[in-house]
Amino acid sequence: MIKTIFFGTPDIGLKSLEYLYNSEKIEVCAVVTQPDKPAGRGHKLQASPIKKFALEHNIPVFQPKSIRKEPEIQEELKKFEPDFFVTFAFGQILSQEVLDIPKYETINLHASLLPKYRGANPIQRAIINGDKETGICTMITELGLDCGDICQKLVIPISDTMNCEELWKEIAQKSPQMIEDTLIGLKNKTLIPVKQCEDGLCMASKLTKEECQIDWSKTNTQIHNLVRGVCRCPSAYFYHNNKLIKVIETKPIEGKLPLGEITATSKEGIDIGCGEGILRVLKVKPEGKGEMSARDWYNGVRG
RNA sequence: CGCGGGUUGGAGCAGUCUGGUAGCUCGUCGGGCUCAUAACCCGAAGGUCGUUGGUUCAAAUCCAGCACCCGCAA
Repeated sequence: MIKTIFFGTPDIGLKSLEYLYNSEKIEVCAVVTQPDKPAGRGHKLQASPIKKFALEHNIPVFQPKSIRKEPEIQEELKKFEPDFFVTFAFGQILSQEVLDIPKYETINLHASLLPKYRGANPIQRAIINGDKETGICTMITELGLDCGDICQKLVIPISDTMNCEELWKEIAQKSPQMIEDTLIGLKNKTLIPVKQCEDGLCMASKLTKEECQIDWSKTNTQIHNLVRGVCRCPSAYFYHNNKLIKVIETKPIEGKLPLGEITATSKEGIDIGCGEGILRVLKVKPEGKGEMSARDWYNGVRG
């Protein structure tokens, strides 16, 4: 059995935790996740998905505000005598003291083809930039941001219609096996990590709300990529009569229409003129409302 | 006790402030026109206005409670 401690917070890592937990070769001794935070409407305190899973399966949970600054928790983790730490979207920066705890290494899973898109939002960035492929990597965690040696790499193609939700799901689903393989490979020394080449190095900066507002002077493809890249989290949007309208699904089509002007010329959706081409909006979510077809929404506003 | 919007025929909305005939854009069904259409014309069906109680001669509309949905912020 390989003794591991899992560091993670959002649900993208949930399948991986579950897989490792059920694996016969891996033992998950403990879980480290972000503290419960007031979230959602009404500011109710909420546990992370990772914490919920751990509680349901009686895995010890630690919730440091900052693991670097809490030697007490570091001491607790040492007591498990872990072979590896596994981090997957944990949300805190580790320190050398923490990295020194496990007998072998700390490994991290990053959702891009490193060294491309180191940093915060690699999945969304790949789609926003119109990439045809992205992937996942396991790597040795070092102090710098996603700069450690690569253990394993898997390429995932991105289709023209794929949105970040679908890609997110696929990544969540393909990660567990890779993490297990990496742990076993490292332990048996059959897997030798390789240094990241510096070619194509780039950072994935955090998504801001401003860049999610649709600028109709861009090309229809650029806007389409933005829409599917940030679909439902946090979603691309525009304003109509001072109301925020989130755009959920679009399709670029040929043609020419006045910039930003809405026309209803198809049953499929509403067409809006862009700097180049037309963007057919299929599905929207207006402020205060649920998701609906663009036609339905337009029927309401022009009525 | 974070701030705010919403619930009205099958869909999306207006009407609520200022109480008094159920409206708009669609969809559906029937008929017509057109080589044709995302078109146009004629007609029809379809609503206990979220729920409970209160005020009133009279409530979708005013007041109070409850349920459910959602946006912002974090």
